[in-house]
Amino acid sequence: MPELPEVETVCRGLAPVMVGAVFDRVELRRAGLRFPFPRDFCKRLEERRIAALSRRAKYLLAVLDDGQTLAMHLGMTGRFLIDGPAVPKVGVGTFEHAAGGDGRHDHVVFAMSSGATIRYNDARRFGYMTLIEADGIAKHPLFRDLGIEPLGPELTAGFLATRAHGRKQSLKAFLLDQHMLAGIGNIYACEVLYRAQLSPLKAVSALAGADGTATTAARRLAKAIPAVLADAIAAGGSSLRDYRQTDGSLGYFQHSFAVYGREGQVCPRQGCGGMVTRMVQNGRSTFYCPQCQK
DNA sequence: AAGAACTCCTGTTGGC
DNA sequence: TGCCAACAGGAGTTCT
Repeated sequence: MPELPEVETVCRGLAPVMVGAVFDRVELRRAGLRFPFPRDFCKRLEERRIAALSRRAKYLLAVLDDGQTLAMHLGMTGRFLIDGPAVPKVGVGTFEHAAGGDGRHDHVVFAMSSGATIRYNDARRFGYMTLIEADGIAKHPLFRDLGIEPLGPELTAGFLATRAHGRKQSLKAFLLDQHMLAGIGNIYACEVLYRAQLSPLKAVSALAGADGTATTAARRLAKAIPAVLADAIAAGGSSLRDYRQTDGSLGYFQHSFAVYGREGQVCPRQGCGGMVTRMVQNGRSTFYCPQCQK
């Protein structure tokens, strides 16, 4: 489901038809998604030009020419479909006419001056969109308490050790806490722990020594997190079941998970010979190899 | 106050 | 073949 790498891929896919373009017309097909749309949502967007499109955690951020920011979250099943002529080829995938779907879950439609029509489709409606006034992001409730970017320079073994201090939760729960690191979801939490050869059940206290300094485990984790995410972005983002790239085509990473969704299969680590196991942690599936993840 | 449980939603899947 | 419960999980809210 869309986690940081998928959102990054969507961002790159939307940029060619959104950046520099004007919202000619915005249509809402329902009053809200997970949350109600802000008052005058369409009116505040129409005739505004998109100055920049970026990603923060799992959010897409479109900065408008009047300083407002359109923040979009894909939730579980959110996706953007691009219709229209002259959609350029960008990055991975071929951006073709996306006539897919019966339109039943198309909740928001952007008609752009670039000639593209962008539909936001979200069957489960866990996604949301909101408008934030100029310079309002830092203190906005959705962004105020977000953790650091896992691909940024702030992610170090020392950071992990510091944030682990005084906590009792498992490594899996720690990775999923958006107040620590922002952007990792259930799938990549599993993959990161596998790469780092750390058990999802291990307590976060293992990241810091008695003197509070980073341990070997913290260094392995700090290395595995950006490595796994960067690999996924390079592969064009993962796609499971209902997830599609912005062009409507499937992503490429869905078969390259080492442990996620591989219950009962042999651990892919050379010479391990263990079996991938599924368990439930905090109500979510965790896949790991008990043999090599300690 | 940390951390776990609950909740929203609907398409898909598996068991009988 | 059909029916239905279980499952998927991001993240805010509520509970312990």
